[in-house]
Amino acid sequence: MNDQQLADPPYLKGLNPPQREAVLTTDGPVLMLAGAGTGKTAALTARLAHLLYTRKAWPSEILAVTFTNRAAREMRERVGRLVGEAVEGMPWLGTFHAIGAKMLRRHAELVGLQSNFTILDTDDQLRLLKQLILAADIDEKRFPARSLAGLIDEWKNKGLAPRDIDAGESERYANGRGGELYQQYQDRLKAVNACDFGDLLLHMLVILRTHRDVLEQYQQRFRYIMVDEYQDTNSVQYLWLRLLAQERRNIACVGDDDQSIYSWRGAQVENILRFEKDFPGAKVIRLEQNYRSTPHILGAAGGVIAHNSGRLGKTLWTELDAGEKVRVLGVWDGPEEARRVGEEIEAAQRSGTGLDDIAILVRAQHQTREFEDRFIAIGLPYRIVGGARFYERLEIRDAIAYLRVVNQPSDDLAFERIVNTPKRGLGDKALAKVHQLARAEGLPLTLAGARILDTDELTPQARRSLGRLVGDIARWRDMAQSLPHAELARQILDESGYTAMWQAEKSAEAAGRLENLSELVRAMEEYESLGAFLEHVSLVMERDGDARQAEVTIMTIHAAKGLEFDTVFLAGWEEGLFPSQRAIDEGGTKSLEEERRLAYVAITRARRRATIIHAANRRIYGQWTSSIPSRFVGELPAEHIDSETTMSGGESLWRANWSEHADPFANVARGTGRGPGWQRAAGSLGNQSTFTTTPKRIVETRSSAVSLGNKGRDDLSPGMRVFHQKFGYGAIAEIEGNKLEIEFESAGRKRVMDSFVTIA
DNA sequence: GTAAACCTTTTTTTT
DNA sequence: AAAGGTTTAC
Repeated sequence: MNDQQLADPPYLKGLNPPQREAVLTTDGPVLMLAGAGTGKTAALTARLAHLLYTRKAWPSEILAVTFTNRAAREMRERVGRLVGEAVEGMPWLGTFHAIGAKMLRRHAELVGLQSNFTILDTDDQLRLLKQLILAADIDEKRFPARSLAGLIDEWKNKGLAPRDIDAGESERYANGRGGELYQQYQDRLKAVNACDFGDLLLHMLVILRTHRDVLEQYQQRFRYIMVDEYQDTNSVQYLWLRLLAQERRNIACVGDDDQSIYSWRGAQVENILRFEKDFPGAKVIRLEQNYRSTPHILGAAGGVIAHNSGRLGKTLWTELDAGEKVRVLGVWDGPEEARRVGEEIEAAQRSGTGLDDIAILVRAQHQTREFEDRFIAIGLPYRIVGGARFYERLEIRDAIAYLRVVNQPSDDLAFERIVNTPKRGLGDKALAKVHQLARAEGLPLTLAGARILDTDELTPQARRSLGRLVGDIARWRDMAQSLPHAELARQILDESGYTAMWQAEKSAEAAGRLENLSELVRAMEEYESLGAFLEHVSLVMERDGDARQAEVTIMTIHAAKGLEFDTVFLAGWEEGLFPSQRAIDEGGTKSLEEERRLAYVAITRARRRATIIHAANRRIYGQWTSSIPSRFVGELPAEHIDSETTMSGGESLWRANWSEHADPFANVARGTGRGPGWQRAAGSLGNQSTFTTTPKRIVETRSSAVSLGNKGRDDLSPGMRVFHQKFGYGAIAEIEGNKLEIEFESAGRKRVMDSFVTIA
């Protein structure tokens, strides 16, 4: 490599001086304080390319940790563009959890696991904890499994193993039995050769701490360490990094204290604040030039975040033109919010904005529903990121449980899940017998199941049934040796009767489930082994979307971190929703400041246009509640915003709604919340003219909350043939207000809300 | 052992 | 409103 090439390698092109410095300062500790949109990923990527390009390290000698799978994927792609093939050989680029899993599989035996251990998801975790709680004779009503799970997770995030739990900590669950339950939980996990998410990090930390040779091996291997989103690392992750970086001290961390939004997961902003103490002589580089957003957007975001205290403080600036002000829009209720956003998206689309450049960001997952309903009605393509994920669906988890049982014989949780799915007449009674034997002999359930066949413990019918299942499992394990795993999965689903179970159910829902199952099998083909596939399922948990048509993205603000869009709608900025009620009630200033950072992250996702929306009425737990605009709305600097309201009475009507007692509709019995607009939409799917010719929005809006009562739609009458998403086709037998009694052709007689059917 | 009816709880955010 | 759990009826 000659000096000429070094002076101006391709990856430095377009980088500003601080970015360049970050790229070229390869040795020694580096802390990059990078505000939103300041080209941090570009710098990080270039730095990686630089290390490879200058041969300072082989691809396998760089540890690059990102916070999400998406960020890892993006970095891999971008580095690939800069250095080509070399990126293929980067085994240590990934999330903490993915890297933890990879390491742990190599050293599993050091913590009493086998290398093919199963990674449990939250659901398995909860089921296991419930069993333990029951066995410990603790009242699950008073001490829910969920809170124990949360506690254990918190401990693991802090790097605390069961033996590290003192009486004080233990006191936090079931009158001091927390530690004991934690220990039992870990013992059970070991027995079924499994670990949970927290273990991927905690087990590895224990190994690094107690096995010098292993630690040294990794200290040697990782010549360079890079960490993205450092402000979101928790204690275990921090301890991990400190151990691994101790020797060579070539660690570069990138973060922004203003974007720390994961303290509920144990993240400690302090990590970023004390970096210079941990690594004396660290070079601190600030990236402050923003390339993403217009001055108005930055000004609005900056105005909000300025209300927080104890910030490191950055001054973002940009060379872009002023652009549009941030719009603040007040609407009557949730449905109107969705309607307005839909209309504006259609308008933006007409003026040339691509749907891929538009996002709707919400505080909580449940808010996505309102938009989903609306967009289905108007036929607007959308994608919900994060929501009910593919791999979390019932049928997918069942199918995976079958695979797990085959892949890992001691996976008791998977066995329990499938033992009576489909129904085999193996209920609690029979399972209890198997459990009893398993516990007595210290066997996994599948083996105990095989053993119990030789006894008279079970009824003849149960014995026959269990015998078949146990035989099937053994046979599938044999087949696994020779058959490609996708084909194996197909056969298992068939032979187990699982596919047949859904085929027998004639609902529209069942058809979708079958479709999902075949998609699962298809997806499996891309993985080299069953094990690799299962690992992917537990860690990545995202549907790798095949590139589809352009779609609007709907997601939570958390999920949007690190992303950017041309046009962004920020929905539901109301007290109690954002900031969340919990943050207001429980967490004090700290929680509110985190919510405010969330607001900051939300606004800074926008490149050119941001619209903040707050609704005066919203249905919470099925109850209509009125609410006031978020305090964050009030914190937006006036010079950067334009306000607008669709309330006919303007300010005064707003005030009326703000005061609890002045709301004239506070106690009105309310129905489904779907106004005439929705009905029209349902009756004329895809007919856009219906919407462009709607009368005054205000009129429509108000009626949606006022005329709610129990008045049904007027386009239905008894005897009509209708279609229902879940129950299929049927004839209306009776109408009572907005409720219908329908004789369905396959599902029988059901009572449904009229808003859920369309005229067939 | 299963299915249907009834009751309760739930909503933060994710690897 | 919807999902989950529990009780009750077959």
